[in-house]
Formats: sequence, structure tokens, C-alpha cells
Amino acid sequence: MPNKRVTISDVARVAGVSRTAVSFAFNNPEQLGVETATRIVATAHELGYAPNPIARALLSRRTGVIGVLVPFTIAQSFANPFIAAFMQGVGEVCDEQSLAALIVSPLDGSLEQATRRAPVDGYIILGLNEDHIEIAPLSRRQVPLVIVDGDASAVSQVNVDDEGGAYAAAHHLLAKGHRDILMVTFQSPSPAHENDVYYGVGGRRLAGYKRAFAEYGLPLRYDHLMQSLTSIEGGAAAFGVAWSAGLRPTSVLALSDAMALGVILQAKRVGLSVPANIEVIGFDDVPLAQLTSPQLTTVHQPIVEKGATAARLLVEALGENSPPKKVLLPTSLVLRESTR
Amino acid sequence: MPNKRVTISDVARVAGVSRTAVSFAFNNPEQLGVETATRIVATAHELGYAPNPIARALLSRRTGVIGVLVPFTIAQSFANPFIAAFMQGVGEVCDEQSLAALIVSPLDGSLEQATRRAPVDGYIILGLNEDHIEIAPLSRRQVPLVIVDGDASAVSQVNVDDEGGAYAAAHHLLAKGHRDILMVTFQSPSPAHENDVYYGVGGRRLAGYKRAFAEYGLPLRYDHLMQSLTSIEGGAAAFGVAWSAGLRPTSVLALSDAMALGVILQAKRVGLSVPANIEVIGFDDVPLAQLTSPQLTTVHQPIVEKGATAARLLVEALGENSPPKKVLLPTSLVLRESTR
DNA sequence: CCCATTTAGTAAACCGTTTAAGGAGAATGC
DNA sequence: GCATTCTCCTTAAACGGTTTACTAAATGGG
Repeated sequence: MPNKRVTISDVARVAGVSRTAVSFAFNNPEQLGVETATRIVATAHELGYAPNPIARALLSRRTGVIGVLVPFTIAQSFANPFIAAFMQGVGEVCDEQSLAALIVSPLDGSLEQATRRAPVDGYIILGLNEDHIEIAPLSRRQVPLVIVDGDASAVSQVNVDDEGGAYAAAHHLLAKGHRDILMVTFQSPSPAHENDVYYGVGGRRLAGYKRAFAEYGLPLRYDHLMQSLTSIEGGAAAFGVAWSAGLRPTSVLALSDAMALGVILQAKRVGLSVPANIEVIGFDDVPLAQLTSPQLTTVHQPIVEKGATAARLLVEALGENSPPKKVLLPTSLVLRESTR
Repeated sequence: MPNKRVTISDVARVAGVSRTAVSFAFNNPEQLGVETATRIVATAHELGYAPNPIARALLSRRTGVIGVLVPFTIAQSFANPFIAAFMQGVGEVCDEQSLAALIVSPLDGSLEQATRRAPVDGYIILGLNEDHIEIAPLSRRQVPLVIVDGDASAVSQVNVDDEGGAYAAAHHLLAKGHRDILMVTFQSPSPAHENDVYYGVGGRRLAGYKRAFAEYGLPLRYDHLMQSLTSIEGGAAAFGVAWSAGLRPTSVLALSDAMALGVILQAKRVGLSVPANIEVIGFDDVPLAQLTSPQLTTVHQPIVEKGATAARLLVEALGENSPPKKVLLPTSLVLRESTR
């Protein structure tokens, strides 16, 4: 029996004024006599009145919330150190702009469905192109967007040099003489063509590996490519499968740090020591990578900065007609203990 | 020049029907002739119409978003492994109930201000009592609430056995003969009385330490109690100050894992080896605690479950008049490598 | 063939605010 | 002393939907 929330009308009635007067008392006190204004405020306080943010948002067309569209469940997102670091960057801008950030996950498997329900002013979109089937309706509706780790022309985008970073990682191993290199990859969301492993972030990173291999006159061996989920468990599973299949690589290139950590875990389980018996390089350089043992050699990308940049671009896009911008952030190979 | 969003009126006009008909076409198709309904849906699709979630929320009094009120900035929250684990639990319930979760941070230093702007259906409140000055207005307004790590009577609450867990940790060290124990604590938010270190989570944990000390006929020595921020840096700083002050403890009790990790870091910096020269016990058992080197001995609390429980209770509170519930989850000492 | 019922749609009210336009009375200008 | 300007407050419309009540036409039963 939650007795109805007290509205502006209640305050108006009790104070014996119009609803407009109450609104003025808070937002435009100079329109009112001092005595009336203070009386209204007092009544409001007494009644425990707080303006309904939804009603306000409807009128102002601003919720003060920005959405971050991710292809994971909410639980997975919070468990994912990459997302956590990214959101930290988004959060910095939100804090400074007095905004809030909402993680928007697929609803019944559909991101588009989810966007129909989320009360947000605009979206940062992770890992999907502007013309992706789930995203296109948004741009069509002129919803302010920023694409991260994907392609866009009509809206702003933020990317990192995935290809270059991956090249550096693969080159490093090849230069040290490794020839039996296992690659652990994740599935790209909805590739443009079936079996198109070159789509999206994963594709760009693989392209980097490929270029390095090519420089050594080697092809990218698809039988040395294990696909799994981008999580510690996924990485462990991938290495487990490879090992069971009889592969005995001398090093591993993982498409994400989480997978790399899983690989290391599983390698230890089958009795290998890292980096003595097998060297492992990850990708992303999540904060966690410095805390594990061994510390992870990985391709650094400025995740927090990426999040902050995306948020800043979205804030811009929320304003008057601002032209779309393209930002490319650098990557770099960070040598730690999981390689010799 | 973002041409206005297409509204239900636009669709109605183009399709040559009333706004009601358009609404029916989506929510109540059986009220309409099949031919009309499909025509309306087609027009809507063509125009790229999507109902405005805000308008909908205003009418239904439901946004589908639950707020998590935390005393940190958004950026800090996402960087905080405890919050991350907690939100993972909240997220599990959100995923299953098709809800979203919004982290609500202080606005201009005031949580109460922040709650006036957030478009949410109810709040999970971390670490503040129901009658806290920032919270009271909410309960007064009958906003559905769940208090976590705090006291409540009119609304549901979720707690863990902080006192018991802390007791176990202190007891463990004392039983091994330690007598020179440093305690690293964080400041409780807005204590009931000035200098009341026994307020809130921190207070309950300290009380547990105190009980263990008492069993050994020892007082809680306040000159062995360093207060700092609950972060890795904060822990490092606290140990640094203690060390500089000439303290040479044989073990450390930290009120959070983050602080414990900071202590270990700083201990290593001054040339100590953990656990050989100094033993360290944390609190919380964040997922990270198992990945560090040495792995952290700590008091386990079921963080994810705590988040999920809180979310479930809030979902209940969102429904018809449901009585408030009190849940107490257990804690347990987990021995790992930071103790011998 | 007439009355009752169903079908297919509409008009109007409502959710809780803000804002543009306006009006009554007091103060000011000339 | 009358027109004009302030001051202070109100009325009404708007934001973008949903829902209740109602109506006109079609159908059915006897």
C-alpha cells in the first residue's frame, strides 16, 4: 500500500498556489515573491516532495544517463576486466559532467530490443559497426552514438591500432625463433560473411599476426587457431583442446588477456612452466595483467583512455550539430614475465 | 539539426489513424482489424518509429532500472574489485528479470542530490544505514530500498558476519603467537558520533578484532591502527607511514583486500618478504585475491551472492506490499599464501 | 425486421513536470 | 488622472505515450 508519491500538485494544493508556482519556487524563484517562495519550499520539504526525474526527462529530452551497449550479459560485463577498465574511463567523464552510465545488455538476445527500453540519451557501442543490423535502427532514429572498436562514418568512432599491436606481438615471438605458435581467438559477433574470421577487433588482430608471419614467409595456420570464449575459462579450454589434439606449441598468442591467463592456467595444469616451457602473449593489458604470477606479457591498449575518449565524444554528440570525429589510439607490446 | 524523433503522432498521421490505434497495433493488436494493424506496423517500421521509453516510464511508473547507491565516484566504483563482484551478483538478477542496473554516485558530494536525478525504480544502498541523513528522504518518499552492509528496520537488509570473520582472522594470528599486529583500516562514512570508529562495516570488523584480542587479555592498541583509503595505494601508504613511524609489526590485519595488497606491495618495497617476514590477512576475498602473488589469505564473504540477494530483495520490494526481510550471510577465513 | 452483441476504431483523460502567454493589481511616469 | 510598466501569480499547452470510455458499423439471433 505505497501511498502515492507526493507530486507537484500535492504541494500546490497544500500551499494554496498553482503547480506553476511550485515549479518556479525551485527553478525560477525570482519569478515569485520571497514570502511565497519560501512558504512553497517549506511545504515541499514538509511533504517530502522531490520532482519526478522521469517527468522532467520527458520534457527536457535529457535523462542524464549515457548507455554503453555491450554484447554480454550484465553479469558478464562486470566480471570482465576489460569492460571494467573501459567503464572506469567512461566514468571519469560522467563524474566530471554529472552524468550516469548504464550498461545495456542484449534483451532476449537482441541489443536492438534492449535499446528500445533503456532510458538513455545516447550510446557508446562496443565492438559493432555502425551498419550492424542491431545498430542501424539507432542511427536511423538519429540517436547520438559513438562506435568503439568498429567502423562508422556518420558518427564518431574510437579505435586502437589492433593490427599493429598484434603484429608486434607475433613479430616478437617469430624473431625469437618460435615457429610452433598456437593462436587462441574469440568469435567475432555476427561476421559480415560466414566464417569470416577477419571481421571486427578479432579480425584486425589476426591480420596483424598474419602480416608478421608473412614477413617470415609463413602462412597463418588455421589448424593452430583455437576459437573459444574470451574468458579465463575459455582460454583454458582452448589450450586444453589443443593439447589433447596433440599440439605442442612453444608459444601462444592470445587475442585477449583473459584468454591468455586461462592458457597459462591450463598449461600449468598439464605440467608446463611459463615462460620456461612455453611463452604466452596476451592482448589488452588489463590492470590484472600486472598482478598475476607470472605477470603477463601483452599488447597494451589505453583502455581507460579509450573509455574516456568515447564518453567525451558522446557528450559532444549530445550537444548541437557536431561533426563526427575519428580517434585512433596507439598500442604497444609490454614485455613482462610470461615471455623470456 | 537533428530532425525531431518520430513520435506516435507521426505514425498515426501517416497511417491515417488515431494515436490510440498505433498504440494498439503494438500492445493490443487484437483490438484492431488485422489489415489495419499490419498497415500501422508497416508504417511505423518504415518511419523508424520506436516508442519513447521515458514517456512509457512516466505512465507505467517503471523504468526497468534499479539503482545501486555507492559512496564513490563512478570511476572509483568500476576500479573497485569489491563493487565489481557485487555488481556481478546484482547483474545476474537483472539479466534474469530483464532489468538494468545503474550505479548512482554522489552528485556534488551529495548522494541525496544524486537520487533526485536518477531515473530508477528503487535502490540498493551500500554501506549506509536506513536513517542516514542522505538516505532518510528516500525512505520517507517510500522509494523501494534494500540496505546492504547497514542497518534497517522498515526495509530489507543484507549483511555478512563481519564481526565473526574479523574475529577469526585476528584469532588466527594471535594463536600463532603474533603480538605485534598492525591494523589497517578505512574511514567509515559519516559516523554517528565523531571519532566513533565502531560505525558501520569498519566498526563491526574492528569489533571482531577487539574480541579476539580480549580473549588473549590484550587491548585493541589504537597506536597500531592506521587509517587510510580503501585502495591499493591507500594500503601501501598506511604501511609506509607505520614503517616510517618505527613500527615493526610481525603481521597485518587489513580491513579490505585492496588495502592488504597495498600493504604487501609496500612491505616488499622496504625489503620484507611476505609471508616469511610479515604475515598479512585481508578482508572480502575479491576474485583478485586468488590471482596475486602471493595469493592473499583473507576473510571470505560471498560478494556475488550478496549482490544477487540484494537485487532479489529489491525486486520483491518493487512488487506489492512485501514485508522487509533481513538476510545475514556467513564469512570464513581462507588461508592462502600471505600467511604461513 | 428489430434488438442485442460484437467488431473496429476514436476521443479524451492521464502520468508529473516545465514553459509560454496572459492577467490582476500595485507602482510609476508624465 | 490615465496610460504604462512592474511584480507576482495563474491558465493552458506541451512532452509522448497508454488506457478508459464511448460510438458507429457490422453481425447474429429469433
